[in-house]
Amino acid sequence: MTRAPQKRRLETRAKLLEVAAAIVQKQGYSGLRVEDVVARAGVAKGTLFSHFKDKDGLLAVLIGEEVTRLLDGMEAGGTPADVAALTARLAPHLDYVAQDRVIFDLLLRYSGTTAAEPDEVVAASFIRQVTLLTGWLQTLQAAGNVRKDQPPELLAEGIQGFLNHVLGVWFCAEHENDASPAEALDPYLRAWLLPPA
Amino acid sequence: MTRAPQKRRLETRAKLLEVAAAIVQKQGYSGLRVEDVVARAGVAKGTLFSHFKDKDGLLAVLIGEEVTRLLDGMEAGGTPADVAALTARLAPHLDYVAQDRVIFDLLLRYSGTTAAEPDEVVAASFIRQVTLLTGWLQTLQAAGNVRKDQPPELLAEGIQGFLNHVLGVWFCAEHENDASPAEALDPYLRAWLLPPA
DNA sequence: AACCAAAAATGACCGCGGTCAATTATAAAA
DNA sequence: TTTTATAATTGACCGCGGTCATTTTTGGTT
Repeated sequence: MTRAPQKRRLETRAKLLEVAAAIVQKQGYSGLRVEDVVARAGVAKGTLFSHFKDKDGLLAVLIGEEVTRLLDGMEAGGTPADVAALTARLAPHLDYVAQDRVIFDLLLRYSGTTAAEPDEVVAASFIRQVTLLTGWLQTLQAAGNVRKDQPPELLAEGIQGFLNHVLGVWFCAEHENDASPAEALDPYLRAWLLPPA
Repeated sequence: MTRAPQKRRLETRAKLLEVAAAIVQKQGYSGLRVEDVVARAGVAKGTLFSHFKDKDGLLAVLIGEEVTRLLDGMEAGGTPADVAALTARLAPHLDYVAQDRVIFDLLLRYSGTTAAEPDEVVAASFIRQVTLLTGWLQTLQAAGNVRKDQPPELLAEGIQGFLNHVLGVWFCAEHENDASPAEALDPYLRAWLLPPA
């Protein structure tokens, strides 16, 4: 039986997250260094690793919070009316991830989590995203705006696949005058979701 | 104007690759450590980094060679007769990548390379794979075994997306009694490629 | 054979993530 | 209040990838 954490511990954890968030704000996720975090939090290095499994564990909390926020936004407008609207609804998430490869790598590492460890913020987000998409697709299928020959779960996971594909390509290119990830996503989702003409 | 490399340099490079391949053979890609390579090659650490940009650069050569071999195998049998045969043809590649996350990560980092830097082994492999798939899909479209409402290039890149998706999920799970990546791929490719019934 | 400029190789050094035996703070029991 | 078990924190230390000023080797030139 594990005991409840003491007050001091909660404060330390909060301080670490606060400092880390500030650093990310200023220097981006890839600019985050553990030594900076502990220095600015006034804490020893070992302390950070007693609170988070590793650097990724810390990042996962920060990124998980952000993704949760984005999901709130996605969910807010109710079910999109058609595939184009659905694609548009995914754009903020895509833009967020596209801003830093670190986010992409971390999310990918959790992207297959199917309802296993719900204590993990990022894992929870993924389950929520798939659930949300599945619900939408069901509605769109009923309305005849999405193909009905495949279960909505498969379609939802396929969408996640395309999201990652588009982002992977995005991070390979130098994107000087490239299409945004959201634009690149469009043809895939049309081909994947639209009912045969 | 860059000069031709001297004999000694070619020998050193070959030795490094030979030793690295042997270590990978015994300990897997994730067991490869730069210090081991240079020690067993009888060479200083800096030498390795004058031959390869970084550790990934070395791995990219090894993995690129293997992928090239796999592509040869894929190509050997000619165009597959239908979607099921196509899926089966992808299985060796899938099995290879599934064996070690390091391979997956490295390939993903190059997965969007569209005909840019052809000097890179891995990049070349990707272009070749897409080209190969595109050709097959064209033939299959003509035979009426694959949907015709989308250009073969899009379908080919979509397949790569699904490959990565399935592998991403694979590396998240603990796969005790899990479906193999190849099995997981099947429903996606059927939904993606088959013409409407 | 002696010389020299470019090529190749060297290894001490650094940055940074992560570990763990030792130390200190906390809160409940005596 | 003193004692005590354990939660929390500490920081010296390690592993390993990567750098770069310096040294050695090479192959052509005189």
